[in-house]
Order: sequence, then C-alpha cells, then structure tokens
Amino acid sequence: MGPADIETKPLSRSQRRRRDDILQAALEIFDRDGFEAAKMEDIAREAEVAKGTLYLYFDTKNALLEAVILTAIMPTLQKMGQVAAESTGTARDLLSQQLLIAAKRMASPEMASLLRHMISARTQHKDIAKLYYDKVVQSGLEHVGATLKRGVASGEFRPEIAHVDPLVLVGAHVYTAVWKILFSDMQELDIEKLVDEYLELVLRGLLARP
Amino acid sequence: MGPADIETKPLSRSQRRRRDDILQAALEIFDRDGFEAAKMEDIAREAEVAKGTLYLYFDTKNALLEAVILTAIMPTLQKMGQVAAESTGTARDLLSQQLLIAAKRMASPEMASLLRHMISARTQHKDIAKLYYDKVVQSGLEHVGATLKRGVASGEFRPEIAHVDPLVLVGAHVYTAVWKILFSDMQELDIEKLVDEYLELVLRGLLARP
Amino acid sequence: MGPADIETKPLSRSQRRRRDDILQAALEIFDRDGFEAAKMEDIAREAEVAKGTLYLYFDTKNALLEAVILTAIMPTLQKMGQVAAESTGTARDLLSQQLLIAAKRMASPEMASLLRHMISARTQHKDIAKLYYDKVVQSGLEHVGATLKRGVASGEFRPEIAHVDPLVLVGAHVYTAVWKILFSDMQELDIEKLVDEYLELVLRGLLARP
Amino acid sequence: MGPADIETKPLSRSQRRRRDDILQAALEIFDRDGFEAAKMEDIAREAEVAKGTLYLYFDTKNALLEAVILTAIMPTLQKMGQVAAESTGTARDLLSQQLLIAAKRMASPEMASLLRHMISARTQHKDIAKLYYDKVVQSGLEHVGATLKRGVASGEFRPEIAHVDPLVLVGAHVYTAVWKILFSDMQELDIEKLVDEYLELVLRGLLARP
DNA sequence: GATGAATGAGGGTTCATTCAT
DNA sequence: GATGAATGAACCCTCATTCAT
Repeated sequence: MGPADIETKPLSRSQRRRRDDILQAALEIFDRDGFEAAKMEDIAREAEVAKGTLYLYFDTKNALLEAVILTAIMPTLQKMGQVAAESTGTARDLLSQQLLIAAKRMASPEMASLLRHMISARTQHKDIAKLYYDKVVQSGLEHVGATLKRGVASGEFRPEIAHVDPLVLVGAHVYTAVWKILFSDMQELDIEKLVDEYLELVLRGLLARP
Repeated sequence: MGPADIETKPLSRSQRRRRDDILQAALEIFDRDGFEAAKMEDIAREAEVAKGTLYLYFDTKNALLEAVILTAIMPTLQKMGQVAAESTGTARDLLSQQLLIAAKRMASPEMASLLRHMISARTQHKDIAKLYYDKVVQSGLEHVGATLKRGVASGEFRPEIAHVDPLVLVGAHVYTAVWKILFSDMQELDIEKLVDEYLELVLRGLLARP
Repeated sequence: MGPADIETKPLSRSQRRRRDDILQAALEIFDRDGFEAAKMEDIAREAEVAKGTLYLYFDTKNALLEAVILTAIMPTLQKMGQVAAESTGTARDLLSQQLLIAAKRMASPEMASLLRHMISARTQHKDIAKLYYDKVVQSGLEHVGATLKRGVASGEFRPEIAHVDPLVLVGAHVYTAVWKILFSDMQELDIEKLVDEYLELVLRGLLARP
Repeated sequence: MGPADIETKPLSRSQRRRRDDILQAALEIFDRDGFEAAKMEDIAREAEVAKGTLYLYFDTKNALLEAVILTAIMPTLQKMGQVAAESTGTARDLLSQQLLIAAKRMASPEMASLLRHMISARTQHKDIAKLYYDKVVQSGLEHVGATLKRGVASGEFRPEIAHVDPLVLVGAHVYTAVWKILFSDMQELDIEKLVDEYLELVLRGLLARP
C-alpha cells in the first residue's frame, strides 16, 4: 500500500509516461486558469493527447484534480519521514533546519499552486485536505514539537517553550504562499531575507538567557 | 469619495435593504458552494427574490462577487486609519495591540471567506486583490513598521529590528485563515492561545536585553 | 367604423397626445433596432413615459407594432380614393400621374420602414399584410387597370395593353424601397431620375404607334 | 480563393453532409419562424442532431444565419459570370435573356427567403448586404448596362437608352419576391405571364422605330 | 392614471462526458 | 488503446409583462 490509499492498476511504461504527461498538462492548465475555468480540451491539447484519452486515465475532471494535488504532495509526504532521522546537533540547529525547510516549502511555487487548488476545490475534496492534514501537517507539527521538548530538556530553550503550540512556528510562513497567489503581481517577496529574519526573531525569543 | 472608487446611484431605504439581502444571500451561497459552483438561482431563492431582481442590483455574477468581497473588506479598510491614532503607551504595547488586531482579523470567519474568494477568483479579479493590497496590506505594514522604528529609537527594541520587514510579523497569522478554510473540520484552533504564544515569542525576541 | 376594424375607446385630448408620443417613439426605435431587438424600455424612454404606461395604451409589444404599422398606412389608405376622382386629361397623363405617385410612395422612407416591419413580423401579423393587400394594393391595381382600359378604349394605348396585369407597372418600383433598406449605405439612389426614365420607358412601350 | 472570403477547414464527407443537414434545417426553421424567433433547439431537432452539435459547425446563431444566406447566394454568385459569355445573337435577345434570368431569380422561393432574412437581420449583418451588393447587384447591373450600350451601338436600341440606369430594368421584378413574402396567402402570382408582359413592354419601348 | 421595481419563462451557449470508429 | 465528433444537461442573462404604490 502506498502513502495514499489510492487503487492503482499496473501500467505499462508508456502508459505511465502518458499519465505523467496528462498530470503535467493538467497542473499547468489548472494553474493558468483555475480548476473550474480549466477545460478538459485545453488539458488534452497541452498533453498532446485526445480528449477521450484523458478519461482512460482519470474518471472525471475532479479525479484529475485529485491526482494532480496528490502528485504535488507526494514528495513532501515522502520527505516528512526523513527529517527526523537527522537528529544530530543542537536542538537549536535542528529547529532552524526544520523551520527553514517548512518556510521554503511554503514559499515554493508548488505550494502556491497546491494551496490554491485545495482552497478552490475545498467543498468537493475534503479527503485531500484530510490527507494533507494527516500526513503532512500533523507529522510536521510533531517533529517540531519534539524538537522543542528536546531543546527544553537540554536547557537550550526556555522552560515555557515546552507548552508552545508548534503551529505558531510552522504556520508562520503560510503567508508567503498566499502572497504569491494574490500579490505577486504587485510586489515580489525576498523570501531568503524574510525567512532569515523570521528565524533570527524566533530563536532569540526561544533561547534561554545565558 | 468613498474608500473604494465605486459609482453608486442613490438608493431608497427599501432598495438598500434589498441590496443588502442579496449581498448577504450571495455571501452565504458563495461560502457554501464556492463562487463558480454557486447558482444565481440559489442566491435569489436565499434572498427571497426573483432571479431577475439580482440583475437590477448587480450587472453580472462577477460584479456580485466583487460587491460581496468589497463589502467584506470595507470595515477593515475603515479601521485601518484609526489604529495609528492610539499611539500612546510604549512601543511594545502598541505593537502588541497592532499585532493582536491583525491576528484577530486573520482568524475571523470573514477573512476565511474573503481569502477563499480572492484566491478562487484571482484570475478575473486582479483589481480586488490590488485594492486589498493598496488599502489594507500596505497601510498595515507601514503602521507596524513605524512602531518598530519607534521602539528602536526609544531603546525598547534591539537596533537590528529597525531593518526587519514588518511582513514577518504581520503575515505570521495568515495561516489561521487558511487553516479555517482547509482544516476546521479536523481540528479547531484555539486562536486566543495561539496569538498569545505568538506575541510572547515575538516580543521576547524583539526586546533589548537589559 | 374606421378603415381598420380596430376597437378604440374614446380618449381624452392628453391621452391622444400621449398615445401619439408612444407611437412616434416606437416607430423610431423599431426603425433603429428592428422590431425583435427593440426594447420596450427604450421605447418608453424615447416617449418620455414609464414602462408601465406603454401597457395602458397597448396590450402587448405586438399590438404596438400593429398600431405603428397601421398609423403608417393610414395616410396611404386615405389618399387611395382621391386619385381616381382626378380623372381629367388624357389616359397617358393620368397613368403618368398614378405611376408617379406609386413610385414616389415606394421610394419614401415610410415605405422602407413599413416594408421592413411587415416582412420582419410577417408570421405574427398576417392581418396587417391582409389589410394592406385589401385596401392599398387591390385598390391601386384597380385604378391603374381602369386607366389602361380607358387608354385602350380611347386609342391612346395599343390594344394588347388591355390584357396587361397592372402589377407589372405598379410593382416596378418596389425595388427602391428594398434598396433603401439594404443598400442605402453603399449607394443612394437618384429616385427622380429613375422614375423619369422608368415612365419614359414604359410609356413609349404602351403608346400605339401613330 | 472562393467567391466569398470565408475561411473553411477541410471537412470529411460525412461532416460536409452534416453541415449541409444543419444548413438545410436552419433554412427551414428560419423561414418558418423568422430568424429571431427561431430556436437553436428546433433547428437541432429538425437536423436530427444534438443542440451542441450545431456549435461544432457554426460558432453562433448569427454565424449560422450568415452561412444560410451565403449558401443561398452562392449559386447566384457563380452564375453571374457565365451569362456574359453567351454574348451571341442580337442585343435584344441577349437583354431578354438577361432580364428573364433576373426576373426568374427574383421570383424564386430562395430569393424570397434570402430577402426576408437580409432585411430582418439588416442591422447585424451589413457585410452580407455588402457582399450581395458587390458581387451580385453591381455585376448584374454592369452586364445589363453593357448590353444596352451594345444595342445602342448596333442601332437596335434608341440612342437615349444609353443613358438609362440598368437598375430600372433589373430591379423591376423585385416586387415578385416581396409579394411572395407578404401576399402569397392572398393571391399567387402567375410569374410566367408577368415576366412575359414585362419584357414585351420594356422591349417595345427600347427598340428603335424602324 | 402613472410609475418602475419585481417577476420568471425562455434561449443561446458551454463543456464534461460518452461512444462509434 | 486512442480518437474526437457528438451529446445534452446546466446556467447566466434578457426582457416582456405585471402590480403594489
């Protein structure tokens, strides 16, 4: 069983390639026009495939969106497990690393796209939000929570920090994704700088006084 | 000239009531079904009005959405100016106040709705995003930026803080709105607690060590 | 009973004026936009009257069109009887006169308008065409036919002319009305010249050789 | 390049048949109900095709009308060139032939239909009237004008005839088309007889006295 | 009588989905 | 399996007509 409980028939190599082409095209068109306004015909043309072919790989337009979103999430899902392993170094360094990863992910174009579609399709696609919540959000929060506790235990962090909801730290850069969607025409963000400032700010507050 | 450069014919009392009914109904249906899936017929039924009547007050479904969004933004637009006036007390207190307001606004149901529609309709309604950026975002950032500078000048904040982008602080609670949209079914947030923790965290970092 | 079997309630002076305003406005808008595309609202505005008022004077949009057409026909209906009386002079002169009148009528702006609406509304308004046929066409043809017979009897016209259908003569200038409708943008007709040439042509052919 | 500058994708045999079916059905329904009142649904049913299929072949209802009209005009457009070639015989014979053709065309059911739609749709379809004017009217008038001049040169026609506008001759039978539209219910015309009488009349007038 | 806001049936058009080839 | 022509349900918007004021 894969990370998502999705039934998948075995596909030949060329079929898998075709499926990927379609997903790629769909992502592009969904990003360009938004899910509702996107036309299956445009996706087919972009994928250089006949309209009917889309339906050989995906039952409905909705299913196609789900697959697109899942595909976008997959790498994140897979990476979630690995971070914990690298538990070397100080809690401060680990936390920096973790928040940096989270911040960068939020600021990525993929996240803007993902967020946009999860929000647009919200009503019809609760399961995807659920999946993301279960596999990414929960897990991410747990990891950061563990780091906080470890830092407190080791005396690196102030004792009160143990009770801080990790969401305060992890969620803080969601705004970069939203900004990308809404305001990138007006002003581009200097993500690097913002993330640096944010880490600096947060850490200074977390650290126990010497 | 009002806060938005919208041409408005004078309406009788009963017409204004009706217009409000329609806006209310539209907000409800848009929230329930999403803009694209929302049917004018449903909005009419919800407003207890005939389908044609909608078009006496709003030219198109798009215009109705714009009006809904503008109506949602208005109070925020109007409040923006007032905060600055209350510049009494320490910079720390002022900043707390400002960030608290921003955080609460982000966590409100209206913001979730607003965000959702601005994101969904993004392609067709650049002007609304622009308006929000110009009138709310810019202005909010400036106010907080001023407070930061004032705190540095007064010695309350560390000198480096003068160069921190206020967005890092102000944007930090956007995630609450996004959470509301996507994950409120799975877990409700304790906004009060999160905001408190966040303020505590941020301020400890900002304050100069004695 | 008037020339058309139309039920008419007695109207006050101001009511008659209002009715005329509406008819005038309707004619204008029908001409400008065509019957189907014409909006009752536009007619009301043009007549400086409320939309509802139109329905106090005319039951439906169709009825309004019928009244407009009838109003346009009336003068013609009334003049038809008078021409015959002026039967002085030679048959040749009388025929010239009659054909000139017919030709001028066909070339008038009113006829272009009338023709256009009778054709456009054909399906729904058989009665108007019938009225026009009965009162104008038939009668006109009879008058010209009588003149032809008289000219033959007096030896002015060739004997064969007695069997010529007057329609050949009378209908010959219908094209001017059609031209006005379709081609007036491309080239204006010199009606005077065309009618002169036509009369000359026809008469030379009708006259017995001495 | 065809007679009309219409972009046409190559269609398969069955597609051409289908296109023709639709045109046929549209002509029928347009004739029956008039363009404005005609419903796309009725046309689809008549063509034994789904409503959506209409839009595979014609972009809009307007475009369908244009195609119907163009289809009706085509044969005429194509024949216009050929008549001139048959310049054998006397000018009198040639003129007879030309006017006979024109008169018959005017009296055809297709012309009644064509005229009706060109008049009804006048406002929106200036280009079609322009096309008809450029390709049919102009050209027809030129041919007849040439014949007149030739007849004068050869001494068959009176010298004054050289200055007669050919429109007087060619337009003379437009009334038959109008009659068909408006009065065919009341009285059918004996076209043959009318055309004969008309030619006889006109020629007697044109011919120089021996 | 006059008004014009309200009504709601109606129709053109779109586009996800199907299916014969 | 792949195609793309065909389908028809769905929906926005218009506008003739009504009716409460």
